[in-house]
Amino acid sequence: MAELNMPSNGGKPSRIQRRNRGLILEAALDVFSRYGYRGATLDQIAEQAGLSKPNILYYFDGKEAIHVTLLNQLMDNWLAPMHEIDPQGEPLEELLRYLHRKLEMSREFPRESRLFANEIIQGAPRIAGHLDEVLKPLVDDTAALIEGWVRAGRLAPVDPRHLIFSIWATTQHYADFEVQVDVLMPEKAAQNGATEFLDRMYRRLLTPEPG
Amino acid sequence: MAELNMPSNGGKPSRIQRRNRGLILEAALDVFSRYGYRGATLDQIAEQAGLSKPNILYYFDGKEAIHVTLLNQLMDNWLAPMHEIDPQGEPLEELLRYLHRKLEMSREFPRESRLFANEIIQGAPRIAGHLDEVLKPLVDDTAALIEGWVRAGRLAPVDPRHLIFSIWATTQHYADFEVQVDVLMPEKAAQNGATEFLDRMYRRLLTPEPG
DNA sequence: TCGCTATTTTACCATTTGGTAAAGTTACGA
DNA sequence: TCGTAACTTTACCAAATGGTAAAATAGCGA
Repeated sequence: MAELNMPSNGGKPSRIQRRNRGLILEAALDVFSRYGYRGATLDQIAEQAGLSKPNILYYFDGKEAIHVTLLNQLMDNWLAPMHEIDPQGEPLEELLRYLHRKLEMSREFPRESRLFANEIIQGAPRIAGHLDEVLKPLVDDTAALIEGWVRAGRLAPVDPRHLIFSIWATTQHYADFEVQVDVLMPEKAAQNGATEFLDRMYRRLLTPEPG
Repeated sequence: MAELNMPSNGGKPSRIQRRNRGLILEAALDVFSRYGYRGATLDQIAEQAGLSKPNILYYFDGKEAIHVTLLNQLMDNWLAPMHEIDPQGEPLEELLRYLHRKLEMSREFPRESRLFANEIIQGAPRIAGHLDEVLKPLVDDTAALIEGWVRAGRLAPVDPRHLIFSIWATTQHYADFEVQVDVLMPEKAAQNGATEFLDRMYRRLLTPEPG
C-alpha cells in the first residue's frame, strides 16, 4: 500500500494542489471531528469539499492518510500554548495565561478539540507515537518547571500533572461537550462566565499561602 | 420498521432472554464505547457476545435500539450521585462527596463514561431528548440549590453551572482520556493523586471567606 | 498553438455492513 | 413424552464503503 500517486514534479506543490489539499483537509476536519475516524466516510468528505471521491484519492493516499495528516498538522498548534509558558515569568501569571489561552482555543477551534478527543477516547491508535514522542517530553518538562516553582514556594503545593490534566479537562469541556453545555446553559452570554469561574478557581488553588 | 419480533408472552422475560440480552448489552457497551455509534458494528458485538448476528437481531430491533437501550439504562446510574446531594447537608461536604463519587464512578465505569462522551461529542443525536427532559431539570434544581447556599454565605460565590461542568470535566477526564493519562503518568499509583488534587482544588474554591 | 503533464471524471470492484427469510433445534408445560 | 412456542442457525440481500483503472479534460511552458 501507500503508492504515492502524486505528480512527480520536484516537490513544489502547484496552486491547484495547495487549494485542493486545503479544501480536503478542511472538509475532513469537519467530518472526522463529528463522527470519529470509523464513522466518517470518504463520500461525506468528498461532498463537503466539493470534489469527487477519486479526486480526493488523487491528493491523499487514503482515508487514514487524511486523518493522520490532520492530526499531525493540528498537534503543533494544539501544544503551542504550553510551549509559551515562560520559565522566567511569574508562576501564577504564567499558568493563568496558559489557562486563558487554552480556553480561547477551545472556543475558537472546537472542531480541532473534538478531533483529538475522538481520537484519544477511541484509544489513540493513530497518534500513540505522537503522545509518547512529542506530548510526553513536553509535559515532563512543564511538570518539572511547575514542581520547581512549588519547591521555591512560589506556588501552592500541587501535583503538576494532575494540575495539567484538570486545565485540559475544564477548558476542552466547552468544546467537546458543546451540545450538552448549550442545553444546560442556553444563554450564550452565560457561557462566557467560564473565564471568570476558571480564573478564580485556579487563582485560589495556586496562590501560595503567605508564610 | 421496528416490528417487534419478541415473543408474545405477557411481558415476563424468560431466563434465556435475560441472560442473552445481558450478554448483548455488555458486549455492546464494550464496542460502542470504543468506537462510537457509527464505528461499531453488529458483527463485533455479536462476536464479543458469543452469539450470531441474526440472534442478536432476535433480541433487539436493530443497532440503534441496542444503543438507545444502553444509554437509557446507564443514564440513571450516571445521574444518581447528583440526586444524592442533600439539600439539608453541609454545603461543602455535600459537594465534595459528589466530587468523590463522580471520581469513583469514572474509575469503576470508564466504558460507561466513554459511551456518553462519544455520544455527546458526536452531537448527542440519540439522547438529545434525554438531555432536555431529564438532565436539564436535574441540573437546574442543583444549580438553584447551590445558588441558595452561596447567597446564604455558606459557600464562596461561584457560578453553579460552571462549577458542575468543571466537576464533570475533571472527573470524567480520567476515564475518557485514559490512554493519554496512562502515557503521561505511567505509575498507576500516581493516578490516585487525583483524589487529593481535586479535593484540595474544590475545597479551596468553595470554602467561604470568613466574615 | 502545440504537446505534455497535471487534474478530473466515469465506470467499475471487492468487502463490509445492517438486516431478513425461513428452516432447523431446543426447552418446557400439559 | 409430546406439542408448541421460544430460540438459533444457515443462507441470503441490498446498500454503503474504501479504493482502482483508464479515459477525458484542463492548464501551462515552449
